[in-house]
Amino acid sequence: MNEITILQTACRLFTTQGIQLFTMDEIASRLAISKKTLYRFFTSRQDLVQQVCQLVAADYSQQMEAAAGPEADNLQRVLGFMAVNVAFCKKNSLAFFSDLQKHYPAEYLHLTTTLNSITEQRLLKVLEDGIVEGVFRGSLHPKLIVTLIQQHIKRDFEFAAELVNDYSKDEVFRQGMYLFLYGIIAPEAIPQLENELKRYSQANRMAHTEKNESL
Amino acid sequence: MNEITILQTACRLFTTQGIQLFTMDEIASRLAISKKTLYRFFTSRQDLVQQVCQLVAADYSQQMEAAAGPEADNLQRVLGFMAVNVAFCKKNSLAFFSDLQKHYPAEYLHLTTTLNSITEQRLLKVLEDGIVEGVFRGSLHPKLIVTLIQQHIKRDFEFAAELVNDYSKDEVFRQGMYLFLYGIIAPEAIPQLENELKRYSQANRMAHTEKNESL
DNA sequence: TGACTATTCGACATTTTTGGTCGATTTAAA
DNA sequence: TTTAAATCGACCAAAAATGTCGAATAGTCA
Repeated sequence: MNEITILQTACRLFTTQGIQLFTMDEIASRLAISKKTLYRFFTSRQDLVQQVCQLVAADYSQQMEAAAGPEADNLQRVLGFMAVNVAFCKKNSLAFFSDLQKHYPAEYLHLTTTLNSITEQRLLKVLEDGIVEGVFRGSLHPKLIVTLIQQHIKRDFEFAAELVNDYSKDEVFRQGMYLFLYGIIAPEAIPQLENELKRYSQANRMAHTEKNESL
Repeated sequence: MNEITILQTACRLFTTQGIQLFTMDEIASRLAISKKTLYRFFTSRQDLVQQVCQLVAADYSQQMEAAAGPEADNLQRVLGFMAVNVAFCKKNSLAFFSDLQKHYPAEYLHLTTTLNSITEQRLLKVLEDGIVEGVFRGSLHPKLIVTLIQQHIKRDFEFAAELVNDYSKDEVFRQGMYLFLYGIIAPEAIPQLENELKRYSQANRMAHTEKNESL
């Protein structure tokens, strides 16, 4: 048994279903190892939680970096960032963040500020450049807009769980994404946006088909 | 403070979010009462859980009875039963049943057998009558079919939580319902079924609109 | 008003759960 | 065969939850 496997398993369990649901015994049992072995790699439960948080942040950072590919233009980058956020919101459950906030407040604070700063530094730059370029509305206050969209994403994320009966999470987050994109786009660039969105939803359908075929 | 209010609140919390999530302190706090008061109406946590289960079963039974209205024909009844099950699956979270099974196995067994027997006695009768009437396929083995559809519903219910990213629960359960209805319908009665389904989805849209308006 | 009852509160005791430890045992290599 | 590393799961201690109790408050009737 190795550290990576344990960490990834714990990460998957925690992020998809919440932290408190899984005791150390439970995690060991799922990995078919003893607690002793588990504690050989992680000094405490808090240590495990911390490292899961680091992994989550690292994954997010990497996704965002990929979405900011150098060959992309500013519109594509913003769309890419939002797509990363949609994927992130779909992958992680609200229970993970609630449990973190309640039982590991320090780690919660650290993770959220890390995630926010990743988003902010990337999105702010691209917004500012895009405004100069004329693809986003000139009346935008980039710094404020970044703060607002972060709050909106957070709200949508919290609220999506309540909408799950009538809408898929994908639908909820995608609608939120559209709202933002159409909210910042310059009127002249709307055709360009719609073109990109078409490519985006095609790519999504493709990924979806592949996922089903791989089963 | 009265027993009914407490029971209904606990029922709502338990069925929508799971049992273990809510300690007695938490429940008391949500009702803005003390634990002492809570224990005046319920002798123990188990007592509370039991009564919640009874309420769930009673609600289900009542819904099923309403769906079997005397003016309805056999096709309408089956559709009504399935609609009740869709609503039931949407209303109750998987966490409720998982927690119940793990921490209150006796109550879990009792509730599930109760629910199953309610479904069975109603559905079996209507299937048999419908076969005689020619609205359902004559090759059906009613008793076996009832058992199978119960297993299918259970599976769909468990699996829906994993599909929630890409589909709404409504969509998942409705597709399951269609599968069953087209699976039992006699070929001659298909137009009749489609007619009923049209009415069903209209009623659903109506209910949905009302819900939104009431906000 | 004042005595008496019913109800509520929240601190506290008790039980259960869970995080974390340790000697015994197994596995694998030298 | 010996030795070292890894693993197990019973065990302990700390944390959390259930359930209890005397004090305080609100309400009622004489």
